[in-house]
Amino acid sequence: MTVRRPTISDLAREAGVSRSTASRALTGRGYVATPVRERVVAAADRLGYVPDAVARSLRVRSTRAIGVLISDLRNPFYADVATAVERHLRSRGYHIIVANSDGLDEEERAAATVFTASRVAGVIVAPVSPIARRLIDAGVTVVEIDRQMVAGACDAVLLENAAGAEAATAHLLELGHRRIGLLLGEMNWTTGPERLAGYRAALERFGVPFDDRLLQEAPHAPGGENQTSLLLDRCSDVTAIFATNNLMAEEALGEIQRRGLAIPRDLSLVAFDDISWMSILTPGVTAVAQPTAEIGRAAADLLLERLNGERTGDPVVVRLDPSLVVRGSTAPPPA
Amino acid sequence: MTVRRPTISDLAREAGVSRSTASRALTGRGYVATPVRERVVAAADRLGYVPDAVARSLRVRSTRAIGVLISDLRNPFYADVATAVERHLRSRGYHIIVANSDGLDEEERAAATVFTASRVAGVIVAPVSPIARRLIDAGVTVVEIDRQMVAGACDAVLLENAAGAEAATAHLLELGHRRIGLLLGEMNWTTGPERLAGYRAALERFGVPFDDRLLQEAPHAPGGENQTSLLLDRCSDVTAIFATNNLMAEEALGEIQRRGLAIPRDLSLVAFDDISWMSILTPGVTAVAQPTAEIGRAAADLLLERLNGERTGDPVVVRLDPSLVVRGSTAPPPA
DNA sequence: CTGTTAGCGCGTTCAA
DNA sequence: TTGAACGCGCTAACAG
Repeated sequence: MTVRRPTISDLAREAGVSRSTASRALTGRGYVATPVRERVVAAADRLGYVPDAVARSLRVRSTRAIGVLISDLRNPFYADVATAVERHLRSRGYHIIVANSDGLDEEERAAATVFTASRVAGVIVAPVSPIARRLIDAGVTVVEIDRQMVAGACDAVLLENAAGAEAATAHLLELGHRRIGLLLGEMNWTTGPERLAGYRAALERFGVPFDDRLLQEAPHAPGGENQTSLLLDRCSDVTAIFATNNLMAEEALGEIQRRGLAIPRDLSLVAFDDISWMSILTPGVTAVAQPTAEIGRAAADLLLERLNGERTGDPVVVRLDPSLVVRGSTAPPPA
Repeated sequence: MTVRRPTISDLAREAGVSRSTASRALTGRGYVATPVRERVVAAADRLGYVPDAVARSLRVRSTRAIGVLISDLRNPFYADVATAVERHLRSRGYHIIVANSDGLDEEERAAATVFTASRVAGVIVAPVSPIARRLIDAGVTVVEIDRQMVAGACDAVLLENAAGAEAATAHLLELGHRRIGLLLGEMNWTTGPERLAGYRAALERFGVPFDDRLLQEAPHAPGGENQTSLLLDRCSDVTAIFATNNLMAEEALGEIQRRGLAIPRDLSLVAFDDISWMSILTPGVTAVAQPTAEIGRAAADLLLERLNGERTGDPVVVRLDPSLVVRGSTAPPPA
């Protein structure tokens, strides 16, 4: 059951050298005669010796672990980003400790404590609170993704939310829509306003007045009513809906079906996040696609640059461009 | 930048006690006078002291980390399971190191090395190779989920695959289908045969002969052709398709649309895995729902029981029941 | 009940 | 080029 794993002492004995020589041979730091090195390496895989990362970390005072704190791992958008982060970090010799905050402040704090206790080298977080501040104060390098809660305090990878929302809205306006309902999500504390700004910018560009009755924000009371339903009840003249994330798009579709409305005949729909099911539906859902793999990669790169000291100084914000994928869910409004 | 984190020596000095007393006060092991304990605790959060998990692990010779090795984290089924695992383990004081194998043996081996080096307390794996064997040999406690590649060597949490497939097939047979195409996936090395067995069992129960031309297995050549297409080309009399995982269901839907076929009028469809989009589609997709949260919880429980020594001896296999969710994608075959 | 001592496994001085 | 000695931060024996 409890196997005693070989230590570097065992290895040294097996190779007939001292522990420090064995260490140098494997880490590649310091002088070691070539034949000696080969002898040590041979002994290592004969024994199946794997250096104890715990002891090594204690000695070196740093780990190869990166904390990844996600607000909703079940959401395909974040699952994609997290997967990209893992892949990229792994290729650079790091592993990730994943925590799901479920959008809760207290879970973020708990995760942050685990991260600092584990002495992670850095953290990548899709935050719902200014948790990065705590981490930074504890000496941890942080990169925020998707949302920015401590602007100016750490690097961040964000989407050009306004541009994406403007493109989506303009697309609807070009088709002739003038009454476009906007579904704003719950956790969109920074993305929400930006996407709203893009929506307004498009309206302005087309000379269409902004009507805040078309704006459906998340109900503050939890256990929430269906937002799409609230919107449609309030504004019966809506001809298109812009859902600012994939969860709201899902909800909107459900409500539209329940009401027996047809897309795009009765109502057009545009979504943020190009999730796989959006291309499966008939008609497909027109969507603002986020470059999830690039987001993950960029976040990992930003973090590693800091850790390696390749970049110091002021925080950097990388803004990635979304792209509008037009499908069948958008068409001219009913006459 | 580099903040020197307070150590237990700092804490001891601040509280005016020895290091070991401070340790006992925080860990709660061994005697400590109540007023002393309070003094230490007060000093701890005055200093923002967080015990160094690395040093602690080295001393205690065990960590609170669990390795979670998933074959495809982007697949909603696994994302759901992983999230459940994380939630459950976190509540018990563990954190998870996540690795995505992408279905590749070599990635599994790499992850296993990272896990053993990190001295994880245990591993939960959705395997594509007998990687559990290596881990067990290295003294790591392992639980296999979804698939079993080293049966008898470690605990496992599996689905009643045959029962699920039989229910789905029987549902189609009851509707009158007699020519039911079966799409078998790639990585279904253990789930595939079981699901096939369920399919055959249902046929037998209804007195319908088995025709292996209706069986479409994953093409061995990678870069593969569309399996649904191959099936439909080969058997033009197919009236229903049973896709044995959500990815194949997605592929099937795409092909069905490309061919201009209507569901369920021309073709019925049943899927394994009840992913969120299946209830969004019109018609909704009839699906065999897996209890993802229970799978994750059960795996975590099995692992923790072993780690805590609450259970020893022969490996246990937990078999969870799927449920058939009937939606609009299944109907009697065309006359 | 508390403090002193020892050592987990490793990498890194510093002499030889 | 190698080995001996030290200590990373912590907890478990053991005395007191």
